[in-house]
Amino acid sequence: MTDKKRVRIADIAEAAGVSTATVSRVINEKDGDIRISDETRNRVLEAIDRLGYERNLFSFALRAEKTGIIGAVNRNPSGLFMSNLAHEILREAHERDVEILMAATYSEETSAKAQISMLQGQLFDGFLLLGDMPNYHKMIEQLRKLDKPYVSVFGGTSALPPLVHVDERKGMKLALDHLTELGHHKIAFMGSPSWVGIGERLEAFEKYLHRKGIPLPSSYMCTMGDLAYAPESGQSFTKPSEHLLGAKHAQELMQLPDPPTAIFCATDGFAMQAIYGLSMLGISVPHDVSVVGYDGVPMTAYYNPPVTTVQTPIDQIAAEAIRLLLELIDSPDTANMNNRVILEPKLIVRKSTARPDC
Amino acid sequence: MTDKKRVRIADIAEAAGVSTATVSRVINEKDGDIRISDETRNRVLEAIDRLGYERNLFSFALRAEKTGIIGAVNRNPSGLFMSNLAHEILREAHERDVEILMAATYSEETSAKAQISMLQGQLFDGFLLLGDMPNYHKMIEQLRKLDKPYVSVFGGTSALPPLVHVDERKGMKLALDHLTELGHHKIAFMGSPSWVGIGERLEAFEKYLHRKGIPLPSSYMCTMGDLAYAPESGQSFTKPSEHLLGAKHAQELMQLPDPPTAIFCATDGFAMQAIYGLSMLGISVPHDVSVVGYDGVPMTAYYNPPVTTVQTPIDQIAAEAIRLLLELIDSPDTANMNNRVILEPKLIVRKSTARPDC
DNA sequence: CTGTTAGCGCGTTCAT
DNA sequence: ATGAACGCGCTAACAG
Repeated sequence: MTDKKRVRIADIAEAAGVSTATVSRVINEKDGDIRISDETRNRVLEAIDRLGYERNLFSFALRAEKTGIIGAVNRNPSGLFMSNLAHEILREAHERDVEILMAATYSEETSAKAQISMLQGQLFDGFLLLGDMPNYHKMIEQLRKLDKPYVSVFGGTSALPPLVHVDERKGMKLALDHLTELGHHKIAFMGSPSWVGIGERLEAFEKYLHRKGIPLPSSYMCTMGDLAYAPESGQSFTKPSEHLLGAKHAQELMQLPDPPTAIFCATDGFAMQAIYGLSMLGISVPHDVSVVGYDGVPMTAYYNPPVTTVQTPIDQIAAEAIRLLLELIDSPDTANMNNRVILEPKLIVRKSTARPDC
Repeated sequence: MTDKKRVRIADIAEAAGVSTATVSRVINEKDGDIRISDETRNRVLEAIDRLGYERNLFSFALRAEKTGIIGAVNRNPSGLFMSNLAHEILREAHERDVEILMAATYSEETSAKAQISMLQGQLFDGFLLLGDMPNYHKMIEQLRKLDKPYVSVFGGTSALPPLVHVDERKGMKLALDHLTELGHHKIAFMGSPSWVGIGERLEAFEKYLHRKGIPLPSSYMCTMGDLAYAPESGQSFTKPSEHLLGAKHAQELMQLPDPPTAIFCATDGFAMQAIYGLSMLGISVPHDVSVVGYDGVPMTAYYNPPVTTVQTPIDQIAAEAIRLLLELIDSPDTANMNNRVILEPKLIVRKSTARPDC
């Protein structure tokens, strides 16, 4: 019903005794523009405040050919990592005073065309593509066809630029240097290579061990095939066998005739599951076995024991992604469409790792 | 950039040799309107198809004072249940051909005003409020002030109408009748009353047992205080002690001097965690103890053993919620703002429950 | 520094 | 059954 009519720019103009154009200028004043006298501006601002003016998005968008909104889309926002990333994006957007809408697609089947439906295509000035998405490449194709700026964030190995990512190999080197310096030579791997980034971690893991001449029995490799999604959470798995897998695998690992002295978990969630599973069997971390996680999710700091992990700089990722996208939106001509921002992870040594002999 | 100009209604008009008004009529033709000759309509439709016309959302919204989009918002879309609900809402919306945008707020602190920011207030013709939300009541206040239609879906006991919910007491009766008919008299409760709906389940649980004269030792009550969110997932917990809590509590329960013969879990996730935790100790379900879950998440059907659970009819919830909201949007005068649609859960007996003596 | 004017693309009278 | 003309609220171009 909306019976109270909205306040328009014309109402403000009348109240302040100026023209609509002046009001518009006051509202849209950029940093450098000082073309309005302080006195007029104040009168206008006072009127805006007093009458409670709010800009009409549609008139604005119709005229300005932009909405001022950017869309952050992800397939399924579950999971420790994605959830944190989403938070960080929102926080950063708030800080930079950009409007952002966090939209989940949830769809495995829906076509890319529907996902960036006409609606959303017009709605957003640009897209942040978060994590892996079912129709990623088709979406990119659509976005390019529409000339819509986008930035892929943590989109895995097959992501197309412009993108923001972390140096997974560097992260793996950090983790494995730490373990080998501690004296570990029997290191197991746990993670599902089908998840974003994990494939790279697995590959780097194998290469590292090979290069160092450290043997890697296949029984040490807990790669879990095609899990559905939400890796870190131990949830949303489609098959029963995938439930609490981390705990189970850790237990099996330690019941091997020649068990590892360290377990590298491709995800913090798995690391915590593993520690939990081991504690049930009375196996102590790090005394009996070292465990290292990956991602640097806040919770690892408070876990028992606190988990040694490779921290992905999600705050930087969020900041860079937004910066890049704004650049693409604001100056599409000079901006580099092939930009690849690769950020450095860092190792956080806590209490879940120790020398193998102590 | 956007160098290719979008095709406008005027382009279609020209191509079809008609006026823009006619094109507009063809596009917006309501069911009852048969004011266009078939021949003209076909010419117009052909042109629309050929030129690939897509309506400009902003011109439309500016003129029609509506967008045709409804917003489904939730605080944190994690968790088996919310994730399923979101899917179901999207599916139903697709079926009814309504545009819907799934938006996550993620914010614990953000003000309600910001959450329904000016932007979103204009963007959506109506809101679906999914699950519990941090600033629920402030949001409702805002929405009412804006005269924005909304429907609360699964918003817990404090939700305001119009709302769609399930009959929690009925569900509890179903579960507990089943257990008592099987011959159980030692029944434990597991769940965090701070989550949506769980408070009601807890209350109904206690009342039921009291009415039947079944004793309820406090050691049987695993109520877990203020967990963060994402109950069913075993994830996103803020405190380490909350990780995999279901498994731990089930184990403790069975190590009591006088252990229960059945465990009611307020959530399927907990039920599965419990079964898992028990299996680690060699305690068999349902042989040694019965476990019943709640929500009827698909995965329970494939768990080992398949879990007896109370199924929340999320498909009906989604359908009713959308129906109700559309009613509110389309005929705000006749629609009942105090509508409370309460749906019936149903019991699904599977393999996790049995007689206590077998 | 400020006002006037002309559309952005569409739905909708009022004509015919 | 169809077309011409107007205006939704706003910003940009051009005056002054």
